[in-house]
Amino acid sequence: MSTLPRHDHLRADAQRNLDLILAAAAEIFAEQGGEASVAAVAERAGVGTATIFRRFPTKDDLLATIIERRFQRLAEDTRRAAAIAEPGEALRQVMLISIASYVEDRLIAETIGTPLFHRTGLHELWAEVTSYKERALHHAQADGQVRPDVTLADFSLLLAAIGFVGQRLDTDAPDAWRRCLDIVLDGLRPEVARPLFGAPVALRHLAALHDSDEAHR
Amino acid sequence: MSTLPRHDHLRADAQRNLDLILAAAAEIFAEQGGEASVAAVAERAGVGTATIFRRFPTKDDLLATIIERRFQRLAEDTRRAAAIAEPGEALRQVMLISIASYVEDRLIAETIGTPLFHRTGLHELWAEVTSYKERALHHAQADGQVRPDVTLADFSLLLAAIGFVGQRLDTDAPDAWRRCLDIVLDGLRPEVARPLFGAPVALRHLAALHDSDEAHR
Amino acid sequence: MSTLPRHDHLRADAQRNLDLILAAAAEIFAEQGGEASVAAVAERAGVGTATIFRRFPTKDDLLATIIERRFQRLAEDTRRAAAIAEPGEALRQVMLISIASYVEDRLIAETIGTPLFHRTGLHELWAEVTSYKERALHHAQADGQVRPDVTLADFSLLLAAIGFVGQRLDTDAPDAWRRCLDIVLDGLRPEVARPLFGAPVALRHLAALHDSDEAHR
Amino acid sequence: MSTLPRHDHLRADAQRNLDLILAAAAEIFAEQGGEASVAAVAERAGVGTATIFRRFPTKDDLLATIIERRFQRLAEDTRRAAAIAEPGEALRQVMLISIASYVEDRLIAETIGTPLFHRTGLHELWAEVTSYKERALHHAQADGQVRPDVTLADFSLLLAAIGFVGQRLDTDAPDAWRRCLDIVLDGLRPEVARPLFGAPVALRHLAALHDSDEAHR
DNA sequence: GATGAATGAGAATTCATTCAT
DNA sequence: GATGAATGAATTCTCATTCAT
Repeated sequence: MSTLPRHDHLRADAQRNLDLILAAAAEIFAEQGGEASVAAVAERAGVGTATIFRRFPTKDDLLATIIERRFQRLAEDTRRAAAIAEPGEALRQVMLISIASYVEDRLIAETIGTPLFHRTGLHELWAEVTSYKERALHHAQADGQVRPDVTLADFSLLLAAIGFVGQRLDTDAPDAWRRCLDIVLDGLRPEVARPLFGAPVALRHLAALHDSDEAHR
Repeated sequence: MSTLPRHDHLRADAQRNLDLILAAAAEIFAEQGGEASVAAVAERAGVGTATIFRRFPTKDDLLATIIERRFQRLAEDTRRAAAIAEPGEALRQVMLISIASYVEDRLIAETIGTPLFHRTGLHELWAEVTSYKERALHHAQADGQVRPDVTLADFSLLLAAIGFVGQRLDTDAPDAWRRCLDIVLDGLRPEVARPLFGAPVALRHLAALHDSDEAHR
Repeated sequence: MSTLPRHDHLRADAQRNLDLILAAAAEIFAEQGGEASVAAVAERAGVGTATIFRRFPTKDDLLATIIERRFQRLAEDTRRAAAIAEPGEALRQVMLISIASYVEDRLIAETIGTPLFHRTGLHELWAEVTSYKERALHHAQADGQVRPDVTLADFSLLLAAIGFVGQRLDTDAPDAWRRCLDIVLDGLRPEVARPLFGAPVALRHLAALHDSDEAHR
Repeated sequence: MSTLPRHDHLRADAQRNLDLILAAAAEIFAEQGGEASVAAVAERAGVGTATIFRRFPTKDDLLATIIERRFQRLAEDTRRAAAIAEPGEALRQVMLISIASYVEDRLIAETIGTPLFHRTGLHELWAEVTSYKERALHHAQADGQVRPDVTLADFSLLLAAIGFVGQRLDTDAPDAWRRCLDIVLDGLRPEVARPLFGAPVALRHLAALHDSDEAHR
């Protein structure tokens, strides 16, 4: 499942360089998105570009690795949130974590659904994340805190929606999205439910949700 | 107000080519966003790149023209929707039109707030659009159909949010966002209103909403 | 000798256009030099570029024609000055006219000696101009007003030298070159003559004097 | 003061390439002036254009570096010449060096006074050169070898004038300008001085002397 | 005959990727 | 193993020249 290079005995300095690269890449891509240049990553890591390409034959390989690590953290965080006993609180935490992942990291929003996303094992991690969301949603619905006609797809879409605008406003109005979230939360309550448009959307379509902003080379 | 080149009597073939260019550019930029190459536009239009640069001295000029035309249509559509007598219906139509503009055109979401946006007359057209949104929102609030604590900024953010995910899903699940809209509409109803997070956001921050994904030209 | 297109019966409007083109080209090239674009000439003339290329198959042909006409005027002016009876005054006038031709027209200084210069009949006109200079110089020498060791080549070089700096300073210090001229005039007087460096230079080398500033396409 | 990239330990091959680039650029720009293409420099250096852009982010950076090195040499040479004890000989040497700098390098004549000139430290170096010229001129005047009505501006102009024609004739009649210089030197002698035209020119106008032939970058 | 339009070649620059030390 | 260096492909833009109306 992992694309991380695992030369089992990486020399100590090599391992240190790899760590530097991963840290730098995570920062740069989170800040600037996937169009950031490899040179920028190299500079922040304090290594040469060739060192990066030794570990990651392709820029996309580097991107995939970064994303994968991010997803692992996201999966773990989401799992923990979904395990909260009180269904409403679990739901709320899951939502906050999901939205925050978009807000804090441009790469996440850009990558899911791209060729990159499908070429690596990312969608399996994504499926895992989704399963935790599902659990939280269903518990809340079973508990009567969320209207039953809302599907997992609807739920995920709403999170992405709020995450996207949150990301765009992160520097100028960092908390603006929280008011949107509150409105959406009110809209999820069963007391007000009016019938929803059309038929439920298949979850598999949601991969496209995160198509990169540009054609992927 | 228009940046469109208006050599009042453009030769028939030239006018045809200009139309081809505008159509191709609108399509390409709508699909791929503003980073699409001029060459891509030229190819789809069936002309050489130099032909485009004859009409539009700069790529930004082309982008500005495309955007401006799109905004004019948007402003007109929104005006008409906001003029509908029944406040709830007016609001619904305004929302649909606004979201659709994001869904159908990547360039719109990318451009607002960028230097391009400020260099041309775009922000005036945008202010016009915003004023129609405001009218629709306030009428609906005065009529008791929308909770009073929702501001124009909240409202605009929600539209952008739904628009963003709608755009991403446009090819794979074209109507998926409509269910999100319904949920949000329910969240806007006064009878469910729970207090919103923090203080209202100033509208001017929303410019950043649409900041381009790359370093601003 | 002339490269001017001589369709013997040019329609009245065509002749008018040709005149407009010649006038505009003379202005533009005098101001901006030979790198000025054909489009710039067309615009100032109020005609289309194709109209220019109908008369002048090549930009170089246009340049040659402009230069030729300028040289004709220069030849006539120099002839008249050289005909002045008093040798010192004749010399002075010839010098002023020669220098002024450089100062007022960037094209002149740029063109002589280039492939362009040799491809057309320009060097014959130039020879004519030179012959008038020669007459003025020799008269002044015969009259004892100019040292006898100064050759026609030396004399021409000095004029070009002062002309070049005059041109560069034309806008910022329009008369600065006149002080240089006075110093040179003093240097030409016989009473101060000390022996000159090396052997006299062959006149034919002076064509190179005016090599264009850029490689000629 | 230097714009030369000084990665203190440039790898041997890189240093060799950098030297090749600098040498090629100095040659090409000296021969063809600043409009020469980077590709032409790259070809002569035997490297790709991108290699040049790695060291010099901008063509102007390359130009500035080349010019600066040339100016440093010029300043040193002029300083040395101005330090010669015998005032007449010092003056003569200063003049020869100044003129030779124009003759050998088109870039020098083109650059002074342009934005490039002001953006880099060039004008300070130029001011230094000018101060040496001034010293040589004033010594010669104090010693009675040069007429007192000649200003530093006049002097500089004469050098530029001879330098310009010398440059044009460099290949065809390499020493022709020396005879001009001798005539000018005679014109500078006090014994023959007749009053000069108009008022002295301010030195600052002379910047324009060297304005590039094309629209300033 | 005249014109605006179209184009192809070239220029500066950037960047992922490969190579030599 | 690591690195800085080299490069080729792509991008925006310009301009002399040819073409279609």
